[in-house]
Amino acid sequence: MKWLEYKFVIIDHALEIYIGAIALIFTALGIWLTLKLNKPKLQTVVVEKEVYLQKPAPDFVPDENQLNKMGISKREWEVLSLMSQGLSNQEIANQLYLSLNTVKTHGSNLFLKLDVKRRTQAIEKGKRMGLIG
Amino acid sequence: MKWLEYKFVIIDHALEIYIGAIALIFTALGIWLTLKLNKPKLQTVVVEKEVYLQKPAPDFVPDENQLNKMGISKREWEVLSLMSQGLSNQEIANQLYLSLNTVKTHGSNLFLKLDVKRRTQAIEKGKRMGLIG
DNA sequence: AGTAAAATCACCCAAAAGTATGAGTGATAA
DNA sequence: TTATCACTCATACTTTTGGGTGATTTTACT
Repeated sequence: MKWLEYKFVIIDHALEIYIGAIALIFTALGIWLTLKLNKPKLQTVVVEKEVYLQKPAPDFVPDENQLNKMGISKREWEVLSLMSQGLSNQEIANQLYLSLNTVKTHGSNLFLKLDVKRRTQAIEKGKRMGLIG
Repeated sequence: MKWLEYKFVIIDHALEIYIGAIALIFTALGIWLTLKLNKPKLQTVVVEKEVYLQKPAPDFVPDENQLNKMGISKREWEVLSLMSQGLSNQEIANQLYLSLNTVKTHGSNLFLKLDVKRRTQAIEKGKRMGLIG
């Protein structure tokens, strides 16, 4: 007669069960409400990304003496400078509003004056001579 | 005798009020629970941190941490180093007793790891990161 | 005004650099 | 033993760079 006992339990505690059910239901309601209405919280996770900067030499001025001594013109210096920043000839042309051919010409003349064969050498030498930063 | 009426109201609707109170309480519980337990959504905010590097010491040693972080191998570093000295791929090959093709391979892999397109960019970035002197 | 240097650009050609793909070896870690 | 990785090298192809030459235009200076 287990089922009978069970029935009695239910009856005996009908109110408590009822209340419990209500509690459950409204707890759920609260949860649902909160989830629905509460704007998703943002947690900011700071991820430090290292940005490699040039040594504070923002106000770099080329060594005028050296430039004159080498007979390097303004345009040639500009090209050298952009070369040292890793730009291609085409990119330099775009930046200075020149044709690719003109940049090449400046480049060639530059290499002659610096007595180097390649742009990488020009960069290296230019830095050592204080022509570029 | 307002207070009496009020009392009657309370008594008359005691159960309903009781249930209502329970509903309120547990709704609040649900809200509280949810606020407590609901994990905040994640938002990653990338903050760029400026990292100033000092001028490479005369007795330059590559930054092992950086090399490891970038996954740059010994050979790749050697190639980068010689590139920065203005050597051509062929000259690098001769110097390291490698074939031109091998140097090119190292170069390409290096560019991938440094996320650059040209040797001049690799040199520039390598210097700023303290990989080369 | 005349001249020289600088700047611009073009065309052609060659060399160097870079990309893509595959592949073999040796050392080392799972 | 298998898997991974650095290293080596090759072939084929594309792009970039550099050399040589010549030309026109600007700019600066006597």
